[in-house]
Parts: sequence; C-alpha cells; structure tokens
Amino acid sequence: MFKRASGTKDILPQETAQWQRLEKISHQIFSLYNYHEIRTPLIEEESLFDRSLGKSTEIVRKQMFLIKKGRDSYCLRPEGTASVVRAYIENSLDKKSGFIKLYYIGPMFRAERPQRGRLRQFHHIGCEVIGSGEPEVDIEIIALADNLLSLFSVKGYRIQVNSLGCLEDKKKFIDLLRQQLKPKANKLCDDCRVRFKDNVLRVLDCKNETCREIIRTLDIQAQVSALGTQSGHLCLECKDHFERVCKGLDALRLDYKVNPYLVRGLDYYTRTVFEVTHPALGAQDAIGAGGRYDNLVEELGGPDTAAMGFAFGMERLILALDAPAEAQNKELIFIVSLGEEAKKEALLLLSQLRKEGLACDTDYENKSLKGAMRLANDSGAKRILIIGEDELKKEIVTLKDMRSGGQKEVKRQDLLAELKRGS
RNA sequence: GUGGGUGUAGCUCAAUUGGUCAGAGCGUUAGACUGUGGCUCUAAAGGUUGCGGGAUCGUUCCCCGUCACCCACCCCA
Repeated sequence: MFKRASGTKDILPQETAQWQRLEKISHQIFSLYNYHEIRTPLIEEESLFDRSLGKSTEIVRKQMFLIKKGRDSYCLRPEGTASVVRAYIENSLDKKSGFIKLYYIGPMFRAERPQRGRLRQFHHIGCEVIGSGEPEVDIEIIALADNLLSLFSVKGYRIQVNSLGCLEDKKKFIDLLRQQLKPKANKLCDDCRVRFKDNVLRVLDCKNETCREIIRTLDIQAQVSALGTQSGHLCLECKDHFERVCKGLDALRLDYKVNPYLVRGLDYYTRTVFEVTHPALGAQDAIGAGGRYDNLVEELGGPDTAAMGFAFGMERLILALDAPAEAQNKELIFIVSLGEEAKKEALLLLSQLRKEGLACDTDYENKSLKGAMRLANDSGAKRILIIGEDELKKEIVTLKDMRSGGQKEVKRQDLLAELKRGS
C-alpha cells in the first residue's frame, strides 16, 4: 500500500469545511481592508531564500526541499514573503503604484521532523504591505491579524510585540549582546553556544533555565524600555516609531504585550515584530507571526522600500479552534424515485433544479425506498422529493420535510416556486 | 536534526506472566418494515496485530532494524 510522504496530510471532506470557512473569512476580511490576492509559484530559485531568510537560518541550511533540473536549482518555497517581494520587484509593481497591500493563501514546505502542528507541507495565510514605513501600517497589520483571529473564532490567543530596531540598531544590539554574553558564554547551553556565533538574538528566547538566568542579568533594558524612560539600543527614530505603534494599538484597545525578548528567526526582520501564540498547541505554540522588513526589497534588487507582513499557519489555527465546522449541505434537496419511469423523471428534475441553482442529489443505486430514505437522511438534506407511479399519474411530486417529518403533494408546475420559497 | 514514547478491524480501545479463541463499542451493510429516514432489535461483512528480520517448540506480547505518528528539544507559522 502506498503511503503519503512523511509530514504531509490528506485533508478529508470533513475537514475541508473548516478550511473553506477560514479561507472565505480571509478573502472577505482582506478585501475589506483593501488587500489584493497574489498567487506566486510554489517553486522558486533556491538562492532567493539565502538572500532573504539568511544563510545561517535553520530553514535555509537544512529544511529546504531542493529540486535540481539540469544546472538550475529550485526549491519548494519555505515561506511566502520572499516570493511576494520577488514578484513585486519582478513585475514592477513599485512603478505602478508605489504602495500595495497583498495577501496570499497556500502551501509552504520545510523538511522538519514532523510533529503535531509542524508539517512538512503546511499552509500559510499571510499578507504583505509594501511601500510604507509608517507606524500606521504596523498598527493596521497587527489589528488585522487580531480581527481575523476573532472572526475565525480562535479564543485565548496572545499577541506579543517588540521592536528590533533598524538595521544599524540591530547590528549594534547584536554587538552589545555578544559583548555582554562573551564572559558568560561557557555557561550557556550547547544550543546557545552555537547561537552565540550564528544568531545571538536567538539566545534571548532560549527556554533553558540557566540561559534565562544569564539573560536576566544582562543590561539590555534598552529593549525593555523602548516605551519608557531609558534610552536603549533603539535610535531615536526607531524608538519613536515603536512608541507610535504601541499608542496606536492602545487606541484600538488591542490586547497585546510588549516582550523585549521577542526576536524572530528570520534575518529580514527589522523594527516591529510580533507573534501570536495559543496555549492549545503545546511547544509549537505560534499560530502566527510577522514584522517589518524595511531592507528586504532593496536586498532582493528592488528600490529602497519599507514593508511589513505576517502569516498564520492554517493547520495551527485549526488546532487552536475547538469546534469543528459543520459540513452538511443544509440546502440540499434529495430526490427519491421508485421504478423505471419515475427514475427518468427524477433525472430530468435533478437537471432542471440544478440549472435553477438548487443543490440536489439522488440515489444512484436503485435502492428500496427505505434505503434511499436512509441515504437521504445521511446526506443531511432538509427536503426530499419522492416520485413514484402515483405521483407520475397525478403529475405531482411528494415533498417531505425531514425536520418535521411532514409531507405534502405539490403539482409539477408549482414545484420550482415551492422549492425556491422554502430554501 | 537530537532524545524518548506509541503502532491491534474504517474509528476509539481490550487481550491474564510469551501457549485455542484476536475481542468490544461506534461505524458500515442487510433484515425486522417490499411507498417512507432518525429510535429499537437481529444478523453479517470487516485483521498478514505498521513493515522486515531474529530468538523460541510456539509470540500481538521478547530482541534488532525500518517506517509512520506523538511528546520534549531544535526550528518556526
């Protein structure tokens, strides 16, 4: 027997109802905020991600699915932002309007060790606002994420926000962190010793207790007080930017927390970063995250353009949801026929009703009336049409309401109107 | 990628210390009810006990390998 590839999932009919619900809400809300959908290819040049995510990231080093074709080297996209920015530049969207709000829904691929909430093929729903560095954009994006979550009916999530500062701030901060950490480096956990070299910022959100203890002793209150009194590693502009973001979020009464230790793993992030977590997910608790990437467009060969975005993990969203979506087609009309002649009539009716936009189905197996009724019941249909010899003779059909159990005879010429009235 | 756990019918789970039953509930199908679903009752179908090796007179149970999933780490959405 064939098996699906490790870390992939078949999304079965009973689950697709939930997927479709989330997708529908997303299309509606993004449209409400005037975002436009973009669909980029699933495969990209491998090097696109070295440049955007960063060569030292785990994703680029170990988790890309590579596709070699002759001399070309492609990969399955591990995330959406780099592709969108590539498309933005390649299609000269910057020259058309200069400012654009985009969103996307689709599969991403990373060769991680699978776990609940961590698949090798998973789905992102995300957005990117390209062309403005104003804090109003940050505010809108975080509020949009919050808005989406509440419309999805996700409950109990937490939003954490931080600012990494601009590229220079980030560099300075990294240097500062290295400096302060250096004397204590040998006390760090094995992972953090590697991080110390490759990606010091990651030390800040290590879960190891001794590491956390060391971090607490560091003089990085800079970040902590980005909102407050002390001057930190943030330059004046970045500090002002972050303050305005926070004030804007406050004004919208958004429930969030500033977490000075929040860093994101991808190199391209600058200034505002945020993360949404949910307690139902265990260790993989981030259901969504995002941030500014003011240097990425230029880094990928475009003009100097500020931008920001975020993405949710669809599978994780669904894990965070407690109620399954209803799958049944409530408007379905089920047609039951008895005998050859009635069958012909039923097929005709089926076709007519469908042309009129009424969802309907029938029993294809020539089951007994009882069998067909069972099938009708299982289909979730609210109304049943029964056609047998009696009905044919009288040029009527029997219309049964499955809820009440009651039924009545309806003349053929009145049927359509009757059905439309009821639906 | 690292460490650990689990793997029995479509689903959720049983099977005394390796030795006659590989079982139950739900679901499925059929019948009780040949023009009426849900409820009830009855019956049937359904398993190479993840896969491959090994040890044993014999294994679902022990050992090794492998695959998948789960948990933590790592990473990240």
